[in-house]
Amino acid sequence: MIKCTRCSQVHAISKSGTVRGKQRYYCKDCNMYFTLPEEPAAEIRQHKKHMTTIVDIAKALNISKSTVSRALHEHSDINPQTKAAVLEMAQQLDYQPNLLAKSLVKSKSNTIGIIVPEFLTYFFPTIIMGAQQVAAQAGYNVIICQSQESYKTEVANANILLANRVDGVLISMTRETKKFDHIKAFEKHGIPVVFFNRVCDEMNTSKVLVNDYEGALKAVEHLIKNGYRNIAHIAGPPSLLLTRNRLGGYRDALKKYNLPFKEDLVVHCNLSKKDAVQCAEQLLNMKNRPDAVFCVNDPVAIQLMLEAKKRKIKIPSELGIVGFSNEPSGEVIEPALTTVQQPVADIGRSAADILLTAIKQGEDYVPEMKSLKTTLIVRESSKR
Amino acid sequence: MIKCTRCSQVHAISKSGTVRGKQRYYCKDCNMYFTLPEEPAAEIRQHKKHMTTIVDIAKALNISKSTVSRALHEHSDINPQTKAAVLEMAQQLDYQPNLLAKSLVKSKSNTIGIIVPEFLTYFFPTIIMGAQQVAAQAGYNVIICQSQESYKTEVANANILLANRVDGVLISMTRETKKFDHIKAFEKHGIPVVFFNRVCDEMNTSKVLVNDYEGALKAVEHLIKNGYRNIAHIAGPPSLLLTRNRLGGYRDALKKYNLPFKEDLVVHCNLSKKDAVQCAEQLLNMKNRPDAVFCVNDPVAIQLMLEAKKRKIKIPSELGIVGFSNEPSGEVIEPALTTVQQPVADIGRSAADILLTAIKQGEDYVPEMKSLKTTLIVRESSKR
DNA sequence: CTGAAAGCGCTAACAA
DNA sequence: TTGTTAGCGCTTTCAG
Repeated sequence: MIKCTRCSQVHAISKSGTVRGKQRYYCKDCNMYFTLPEEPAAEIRQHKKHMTTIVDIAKALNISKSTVSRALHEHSDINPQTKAAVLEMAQQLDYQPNLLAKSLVKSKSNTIGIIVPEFLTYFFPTIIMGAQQVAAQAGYNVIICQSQESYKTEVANANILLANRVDGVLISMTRETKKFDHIKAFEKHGIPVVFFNRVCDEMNTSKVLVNDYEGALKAVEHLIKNGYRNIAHIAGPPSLLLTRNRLGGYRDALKKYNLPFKEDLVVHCNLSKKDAVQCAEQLLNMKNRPDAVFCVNDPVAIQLMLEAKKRKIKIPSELGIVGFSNEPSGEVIEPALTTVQQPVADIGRSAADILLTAIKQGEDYVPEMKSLKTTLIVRESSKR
Repeated sequence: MIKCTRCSQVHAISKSGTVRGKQRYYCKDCNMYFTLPEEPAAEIRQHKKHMTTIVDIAKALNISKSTVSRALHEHSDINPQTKAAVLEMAQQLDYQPNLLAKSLVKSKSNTIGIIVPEFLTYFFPTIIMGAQQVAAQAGYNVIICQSQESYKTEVANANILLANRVDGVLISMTRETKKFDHIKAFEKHGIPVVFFNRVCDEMNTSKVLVNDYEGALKAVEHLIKNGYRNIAHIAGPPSLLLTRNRLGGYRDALKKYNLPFKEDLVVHCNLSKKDAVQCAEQLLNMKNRPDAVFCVNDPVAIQLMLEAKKRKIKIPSELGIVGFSNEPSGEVIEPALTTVQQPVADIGRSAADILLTAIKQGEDYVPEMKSLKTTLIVRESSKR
């Protein structure tokens, strides 16, 4: 029963060709050609959105959904014929398992969360990449959160991960994190946590870091061997373990060569660019200006170098500089930056490896601490 | 009633000290010491892991779970007293909503997926960061996938996102992607897709890119105005739209100033470091060596510069270089690299904005194309 | 204003 | 080997 779209009558309608594949009609009363409105399409649309479920497959094959479920996995108790039929029908109907449902029933999301302070230097993305590779290989997704170096955001991130029922968490803390309840919450619910890079002393969880102490020791030793004697250190924020370790390496290198440790040659930097410039200025303005600086990381070292260049201080002859972490910029700057290389992607891979083991082993897992080796890369900025 | 773990008798058991904090027993019959198996611990474990649900809250308050659900949201039909009580109890029991369950019932995961070719230059992480900020603000999580420039991986990524029922997808394709069924699959299920940077011509979806043509035009024009006349172009892979657009800008700039377009001054680079070096060599080895090169991006430009330095070619006097994308390294290299800046974070933000609108509007959404402006940053590498 | 009940898509005993 | 059933935690009609 076709109604005219204008007069709603049915008596004066006749077919009149097709337009864009659709039947066209003609109403003699209104003298109007029309095609049917799109309402049916709405259903098609819904249909369009519908993703096939195991029930769809079951119905199509006239079997139960459990059988379908079994066929879709490597379950032994399944007739190979049935299995083949299911697999084919799944293909035909373009079946995509609903991982949300699966996660719900299994209480396992196959997702791990990563919280990093930021995203812009090459450091954290590389770690994430490493972690992601390992995770993907094991069938895990990764949800990434940035705390933006804000404690509050970090707490929010943790809640999001919790609400998403991640199976495990990789985290590098903000420089201002001093309370850890939000992280302990994971443990409380049996969700393993692995710290990397910026770890938490007071928690008994797995940790992955590089041998900051040794790296710093080697770096400063290198400077000493190159004849520098008045060596300063731009350190990181005191709250971070890596700061203390690198500082320790610096101090012990001096001690090893019987050089005095001078308080005023150590300045702490919060790692922001602005603060890095300030620290650089502070050191370069000293009456007894240091003849070399070991920097907590490359971005800081680069700021220092730029600042020194501005003042026409010759590098490396008047000022030796060593950084930490081997960022790409350090390679192209002139003079090229001597730096302590960390196996960045390895940090991510190791952390993810440990986390996956922790997830697998559940309660039986014993936290471990992994310390990765650093390598001194000697370039121009420290040779004299 | 303690049973021996071997003979299951109870009559011959006596306590016998403790081991690792647990009571130890002795069975005279078996002459065996034992501690109780771990079963009770299993319960404790479950208890530990158990996350409180709305049912827990309902039971504690002796109301129905529907009421709890209503109280937890801004539902009008709810007694403020009840609501307060629920909220307090939720707090007390440390309730964390299970987003998996919610997603399942709402058929909405509040998650968007991002597929990027790689993760290492500062470019994609920055975009992701921008997108993530926008998404987070709207309550969306982000699942990130790397295709590693591999078509096969990209397809796998797409399936993962589909299986995770993401509400929308942001994608920048691999340089080898030529079929798009895996992306069309999203559309088929009503999941909006927004391309960015490396977009797909043949799909009618939203796209965010920068004005590559104009950026390239300005770059080459700048070189011409600085007196360079034999200007080459290291282009990207022909499959990418951005390659064609930047090439178009290059060509039209030449035309505008009546300079000849010479085929052999255009070399295509697949964007890998190795290939970049090769392209650089090819150009620098020409008998009629170009006096300037416009490069498809900064990493390529930097490889070219390093290669030129090796040969003691003076930059910018003997060779002008302009890059594209303003990577950090370009700022510190000497001479500093002239480049076309793209509003990278904006790309991510815009793409996410568009995607969220598309998600919100559903069927009514009309795909749009956004082209962001580029800025020429003039530094030392192109001034003569 | 509140409760009961159905159902999102899936897995996993338990029967048959 | 397969089907039946219950339930993961939540939202959402539909009745009170």
